[in-house]
Amino acid sequence: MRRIPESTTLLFDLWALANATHAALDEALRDSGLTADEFAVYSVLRRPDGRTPSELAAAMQLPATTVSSVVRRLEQRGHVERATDPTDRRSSRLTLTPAGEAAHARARKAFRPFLARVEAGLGIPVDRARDVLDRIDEAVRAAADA
Amino acid sequence: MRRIPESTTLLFDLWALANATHAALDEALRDSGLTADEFAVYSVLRRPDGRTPSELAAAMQLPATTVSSVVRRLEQRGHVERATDPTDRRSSRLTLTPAGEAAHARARKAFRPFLARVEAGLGIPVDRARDVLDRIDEAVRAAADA
DNA sequence: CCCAGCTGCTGCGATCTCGCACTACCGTGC
DNA sequence: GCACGGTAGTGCGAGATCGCAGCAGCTGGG
Repeated sequence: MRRIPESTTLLFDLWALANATHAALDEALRDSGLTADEFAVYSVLRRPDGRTPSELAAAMQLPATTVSSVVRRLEQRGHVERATDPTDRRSSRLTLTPAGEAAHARARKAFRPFLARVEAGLGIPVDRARDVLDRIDEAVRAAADA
Repeated sequence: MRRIPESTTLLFDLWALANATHAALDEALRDSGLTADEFAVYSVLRRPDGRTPSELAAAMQLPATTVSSVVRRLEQRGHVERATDPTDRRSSRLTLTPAGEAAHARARKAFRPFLARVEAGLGIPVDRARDVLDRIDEAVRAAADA
């Protein structure tokens, strides 16, 4: 059984695919000590100046509450640091600690060959795939706003 | 902010898109009394002869344990019924009750206009989008097996 | 400059997820 | 026809999710 045969609509195809991808990512990262979710967080926070919790939530497309608890976990782990945002005292800027950087580097190393295999197996240019995801994203967003 | 600007890879684009889609689906179904996950389950079980728990798990791309607890929930709700599988006594066949059918019909009604808006907003044929999702699915599966 | 309403964030808690370990059953090899 | 490795399903429990409500701190209208 290759394809998801039961699905009625594009959207649930997408949803099932995401579940499968999530599991595959977790598996690929297994030895690195990070889950797929965490890897995503680290990737976002790695950028210059870090991010605020709400920026992080927007990037991950997850509720702020969820992100908040994830961040707490990563702080306890010593991988994320929190500096008060000079321009808004309600908020704060999150950045990776050196330990967090190291963990992300390790995970990237485990992740790279997996990603390469996926891209090689695609059979179409990555950008084309990304473009389609983009369009779906846009369409979903527009439909949700209506 | 339309696009997910932080993402490093196709796979995490996909992952974030799935989160957004999930939230949008839940929102679209809000008044129907079903969540997106549940709607997917009902859609699968609606087919003739129902499905076994493991077939359901395969369709949803979720661990069997998770599916098991979801099914228990839906049974308690009186929407799903369990008949012992005549050919394998370890297993069982799950089907929708009339109440479950009714709930699904209600949800479909709430869902249809949303789906229509998404498909209209796509800007490309649905089949083309589905095809790309297919290819990603295949590539991820192949990469995970390696 | 102040207050009304808004936004960023988090504590709490009900609910859900899913790995582990286990049972019941199947199928193959002998 | 029996042992035995494999598969279907689930109970349990640690941990994760995320809606609600609440608290700072921001911001704009008067």
